[in-house]
Amino acid sequence: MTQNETLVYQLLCDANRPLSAYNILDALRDKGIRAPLQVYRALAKLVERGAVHRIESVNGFVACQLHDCGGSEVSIFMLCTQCERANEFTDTSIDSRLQSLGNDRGFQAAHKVIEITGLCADCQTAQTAAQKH
Amino acid sequence: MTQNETLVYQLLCDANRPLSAYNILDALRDKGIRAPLQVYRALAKLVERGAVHRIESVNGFVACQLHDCGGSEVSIFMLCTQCERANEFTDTSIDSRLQSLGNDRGFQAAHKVIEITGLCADCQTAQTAAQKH
DNA sequence: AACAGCTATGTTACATTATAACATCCCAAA
DNA sequence: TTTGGGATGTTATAATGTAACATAGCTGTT
Repeated sequence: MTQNETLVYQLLCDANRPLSAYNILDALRDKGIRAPLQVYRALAKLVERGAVHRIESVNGFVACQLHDCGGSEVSIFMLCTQCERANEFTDTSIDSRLQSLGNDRGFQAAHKVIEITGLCADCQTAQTAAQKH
Repeated sequence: MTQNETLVYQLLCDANRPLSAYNILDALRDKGIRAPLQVYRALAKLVERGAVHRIESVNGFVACQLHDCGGSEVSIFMLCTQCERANEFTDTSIDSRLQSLGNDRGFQAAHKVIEITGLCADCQTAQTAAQKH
């Protein structure tokens, strides 16, 4: 990993939630990162290698929480709008069903995005607790 | 439907592929649409009502191809990177599997995104045909 | 060592996507 | 008729993402 990639990857690992490219830029200014492209280039490499995932729903990036997704499974993200945490899963049943949906139509899939937005369990209880007051 | 919503919706129906807000803006300048907000506001209403879907992977918007998605199913989009067409499907099996993934973790889902990017059947054959020359 | 080629880097400028803030208009209900 | 809410319009600006070009550094070959 190059210098810039390491900086970006470490930051994402520590964050445990998706960060935007400009979040990253701001956080790393004093480490020598000065321009958006430095961030975007590092992210491109990290994403290509499966160490980082792009979260389309929030235009953000998050460190892979699994086995550094060399695996060919599709990642499923649950994104809490409250605490902003992103949890990553895989599911073979969804995987294979998507696969056959594509096959049926002769569609050659290159990339799959599955993102679920909502409230995580913690934030739901926090919210209902708050409502009692 | 208001004037602006009608303009935007008609355009999207004719386009049969996702358009960006600025594509729409440009296409409707001579119909009295002059500013991004006019487009974004119309889109917000159309999306809210299920007549239009936002495609996260391409930052675009496409007219619903089903029953004007009042239904609670999740839409699955197959997006061809070549011809840019977006095809919309639903699948009860994926639906219910996603549902239970959420339930298992107490996650309260508000919105679900499933987008598959790749090459549609037509564009694959076009491509392999071109390679022979 | 000198060279060639490749990758990483840095920098400026710019393109694209999205929203804030504020003023106005229009129509339906009291 | 007035008044309150939604739709509209306008300007400015924020947030996200790339193009184009110059430089530096490393590696293998001669």
